[in-house]
Amino acid sequence: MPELPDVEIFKKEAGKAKNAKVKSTEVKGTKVLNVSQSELKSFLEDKKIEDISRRGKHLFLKVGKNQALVMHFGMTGELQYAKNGDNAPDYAQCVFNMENEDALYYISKRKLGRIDVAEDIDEYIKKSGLGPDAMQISKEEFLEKLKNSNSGIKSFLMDQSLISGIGNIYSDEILFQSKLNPRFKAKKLSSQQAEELYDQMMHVLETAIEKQADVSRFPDSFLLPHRKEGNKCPRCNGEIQKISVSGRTGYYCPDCQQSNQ
DNA sequence: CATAATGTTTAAGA
DNA sequence: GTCTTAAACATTAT
Repeated sequence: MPELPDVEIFKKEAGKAKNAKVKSTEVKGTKVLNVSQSELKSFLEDKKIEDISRRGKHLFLKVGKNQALVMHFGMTGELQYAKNGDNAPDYAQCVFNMENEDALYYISKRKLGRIDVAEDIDEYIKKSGLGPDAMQISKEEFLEKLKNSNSGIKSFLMDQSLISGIGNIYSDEILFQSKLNPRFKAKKLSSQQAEELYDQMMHVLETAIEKQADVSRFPDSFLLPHRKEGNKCPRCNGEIQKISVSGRTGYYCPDCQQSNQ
């Protein structure tokens, strides 16, 4: 699930714990911890969740001046807030019990996500080499980065050090809406194409968040509800094709995503 | 049973 | 140095 729009929804979920104090932390799967259990406990317990922020696919639950509990969701992570009495969902790796008896569940099936602590959020972001958030980056900076890239446009969008938040799924959608071939070189885009790409990136991400990152609610004109080899392109009725890019499987319509002029 | 899966990291090849 | 590919991670779903 978790690319920028999904994590934005998790941010809202975590917002339900705002101003609540963490009473205890239960670790069920050590695999997802980047810190020791004792460190996590002393960092968090008896602290108030002051605020939640997001940078790309990373979520920060602020508990001190610049300190935060950091969450990354890997491929199958989720965050759920539960009112007192609800029982732990399947695959909960970490449970944060609040003083008011509510609980925040960090869920991960494949355990590829990570929980970490940051003594200084900005420092942490710098150290992780995260580029600007895809929804915060200015058009000027985006165009500049495009020009300086030697990669294909899909790889460019998925490179977290350039822009953070976009992954395999949403890069497919953004390229589809921009009518661009995933392998087209980023620096070869005309300025018109580049601006269109920026606008579509914002539009796709905004729409996805508005629809709760739930593909079944996406407009039919989007690729994602049709994202499967052999399906019909919702725009030109062409046949959706599968390709391999940067080690991931991408989908696009070869008929209307050509990029040549 | 084999295969693919929304992510990141690391090593190796071009 | 840049970019791409493959493998590894760990597990579920098809």
